[in-house]
Amino acid sequence: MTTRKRNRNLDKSYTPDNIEKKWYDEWISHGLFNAEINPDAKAFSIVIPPPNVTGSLHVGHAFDHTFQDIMCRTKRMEGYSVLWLPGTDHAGIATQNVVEKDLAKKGISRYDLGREEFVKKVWEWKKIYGSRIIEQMKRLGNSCDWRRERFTLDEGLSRAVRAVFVRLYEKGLIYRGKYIVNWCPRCATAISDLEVEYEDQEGSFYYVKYPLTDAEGYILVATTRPETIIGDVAIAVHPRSEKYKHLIGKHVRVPLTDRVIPIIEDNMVDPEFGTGCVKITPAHDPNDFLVGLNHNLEQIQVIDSRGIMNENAGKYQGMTIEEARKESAKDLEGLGLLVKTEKISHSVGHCQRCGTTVEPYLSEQWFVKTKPLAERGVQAVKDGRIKWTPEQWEKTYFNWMENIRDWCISRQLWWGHRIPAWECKDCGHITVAEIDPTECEHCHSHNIEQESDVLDTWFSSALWPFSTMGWPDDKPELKYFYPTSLMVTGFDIIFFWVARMIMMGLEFMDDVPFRDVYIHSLIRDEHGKKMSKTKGNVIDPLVMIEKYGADALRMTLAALSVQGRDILLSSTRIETYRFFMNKLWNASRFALMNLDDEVRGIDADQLELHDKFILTRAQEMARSVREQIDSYDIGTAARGLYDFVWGDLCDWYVEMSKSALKGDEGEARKHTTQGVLEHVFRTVLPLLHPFIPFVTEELWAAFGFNDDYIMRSSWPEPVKEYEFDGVVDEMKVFQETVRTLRNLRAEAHVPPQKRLSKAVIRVSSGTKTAEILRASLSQVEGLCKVDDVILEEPSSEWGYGPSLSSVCGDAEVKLPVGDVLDVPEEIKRLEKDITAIEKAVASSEARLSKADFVSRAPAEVVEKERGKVSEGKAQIERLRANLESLSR
RNA sequence: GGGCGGAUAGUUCAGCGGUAGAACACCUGCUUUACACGCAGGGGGUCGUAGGUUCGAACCCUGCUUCGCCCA
Repeated sequence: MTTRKRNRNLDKSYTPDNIEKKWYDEWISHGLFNAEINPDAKAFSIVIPPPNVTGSLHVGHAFDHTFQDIMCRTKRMEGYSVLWLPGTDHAGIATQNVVEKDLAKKGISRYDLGREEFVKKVWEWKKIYGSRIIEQMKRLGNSCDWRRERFTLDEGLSRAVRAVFVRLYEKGLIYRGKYIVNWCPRCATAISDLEVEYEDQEGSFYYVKYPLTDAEGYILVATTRPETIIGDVAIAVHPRSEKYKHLIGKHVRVPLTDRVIPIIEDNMVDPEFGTGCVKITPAHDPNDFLVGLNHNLEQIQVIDSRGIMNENAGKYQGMTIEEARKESAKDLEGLGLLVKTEKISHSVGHCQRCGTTVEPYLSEQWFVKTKPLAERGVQAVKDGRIKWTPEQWEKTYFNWMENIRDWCISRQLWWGHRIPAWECKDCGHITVAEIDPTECEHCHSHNIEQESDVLDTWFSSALWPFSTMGWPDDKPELKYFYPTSLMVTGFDIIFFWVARMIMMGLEFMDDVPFRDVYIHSLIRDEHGKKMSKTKGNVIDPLVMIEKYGADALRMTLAALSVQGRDILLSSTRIETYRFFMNKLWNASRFALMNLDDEVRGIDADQLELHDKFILTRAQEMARSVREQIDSYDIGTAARGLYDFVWGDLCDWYVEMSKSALKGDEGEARKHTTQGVLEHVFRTVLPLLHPFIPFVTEELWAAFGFNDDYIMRSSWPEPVKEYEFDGVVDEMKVFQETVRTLRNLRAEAHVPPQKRLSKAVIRVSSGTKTAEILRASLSQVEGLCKVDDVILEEPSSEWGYGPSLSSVCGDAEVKLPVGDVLDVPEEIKRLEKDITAIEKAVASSEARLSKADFVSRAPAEVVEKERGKVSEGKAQIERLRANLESLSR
């Protein structure tokens, strides 16, 4: 016997506020989140997908983090040495934009400050606001090792970025060149293919005549961008085009200019599209750019980096693209060269950050040659070294990796990792080095200048799984925790993060960055709409935590999560789980009010059906929840726990334990019931802890299970002696009987609190049902508020007068109500029951009458069907007899 | 144009070969000393559509309709 200190003074309802802060502080001060290298334990590690440092926690993060926290807390309880490494991402464009906007309020531009001063300002800003999201993560209960928090611009991570850049450059996998890139005129920087979002827009097709100079007539070209006509350098037709073949080699005059350009042939042209020929503007269209290279054409830029027509644009110089488009169309019309315009819908790219229309822009940029890296990345998944859940995302990954294009990594920004390349002003040689050089490596001139561009943010986040653990230094963390165990993120980030992390991990660690990838769905509002500030349908997790508590939010997100489907969230849904916290709280309160400080064991001889039932179910939960979490099915796990606590435990066991706990069943029963109750809570609280860490920690302490934290407890192992075969089914018989009797009460309009004197259950004494009910008659009496439930043979003479009756399996439940019985009403009810059962019996008989069914279906299925028929027939017989007695 | 996913109760979703479940909402009745953040009971679905496979299909296959996402 052991003695425990119980806290019996729990509030009548659960309030999360103080409890959450109290335990989080304790966990931190006792270092419970700290990851230690422990050679005796297996490692489990997750690096957090680093949120944007300028951001605040949105519900998508909350979901992502809840998932990771559930995994980490479970693994800790399973005895792993767990590292959950947190941190943030410097988010180049986004952060720079935020600070620029801030400065603009004071009328200052970044150019007023200069690069160095501006970057200083961004750092200051980061110091003030960058910790906000970290604080929010703590409110959610994230069990990250905060000592290891990293930022992509930290010194160590910056060193990793340089090392990677230099090595890739030396390997020829990074190159610089003048290419067409996606350019955001507002952000004034190049962006990668992934940062462009396409959207169908209304536009116009302008049909323009290009007069032939060496023959009569003209060629008709259709374009959506007349403002680029002045940059045209050729007209291209398909080599086998019947319509234009004869014009190949001829020349046309470019409208609005004096320039004469050739008509060339190229396979790229689709003879079916538009007029069957296209104008070639290599400086302003990615396809034209390639055609231009193949044909050695001039590249005439007419639009500058801010989206303004430049000095090559003649009279249009200084106009915006939009203005120039209108103006040139007008001029073409004036010249009689515009044949017609046609409304069309076409796909237009927009900057993911600011929504501005993206311009194809010819400029000097840095690129990563991704093919060789991607090949290894594909192989790693094909080999099974990385496993995706749900598996279907593999396809998306393969599809992208197999068609990957070179990655433009230079950004014309100031906030970020400045590219470690120095151009020699004397010989033009580029020196790329990890440590700032003082001279050109080729001519040793000191007249060198560092590249002004910075790297794409995602370049540094691609290194996150190893740069955060000290790479390129040879750190013990890397040996112990790399490859990480799991990457958890949304599908929108597969290419940005997951794919690039895999490529970089394989290249620099020669191993995958994570063994498992779990891709979760997106959270939408209750109508399935994407949450956005402009729509005003954003659910702020912090507001939800204030209102309902972090546990309720976490449990909601966990329970709603289903693989491969979006999650629709609303505050009423969170409310449901907030109520669950209260239910758990009160069930615990009930238990605490009924548990002595002295704990005696469970006496197996004293166990009744409901005890065996709840013990068995508790062991099942310990097993199933673990399996579900291990297979990343946290939704099923959370829902199972909810049903167990609310249904099995509260609705049934707690109610059924009351008489024993009151002492009505004797001392031995009381002690065993206490033992069972304690065991169940001792089992289920740890199972719930990864989902709802705060309230379970509070309750664990209240029960006084030990002097340690539940966070540090072990995952409950199912106990063999507490698993009983068949009790769950037996319990079902009992439960159905209780429901039937309760239903009769309701039919008879008996108020719930009113005790009835008598109820009768007629069932043959040799049956299993009779055995079960005999053993639990007093429980039926208690749950149905009947003083005396009589068990008798169906054949015995009926001696209790007018009564309501209903069938339930092979039993008949009868409620004597005396002369108040509403006979016509009861006849109606019985007839309705009979019809329903007859229908079921008929359908079963129909199936059994088919020879194929009897011969081909499994024997147990046929047997079950036969059982239904015989039971149904018996039930009908009983109901008919009742009908008859009423009619008499 | 290519690919992926969804269509099941009023709503949101589970179920994924033996003819349907939950939560919320709705209706009825309840201050039953753990809980009104609660209890008991109830109504409500030809599982998008047309075929096919099967003894048997919400579940597997095919077409169609429709909604959403990704890629080009």
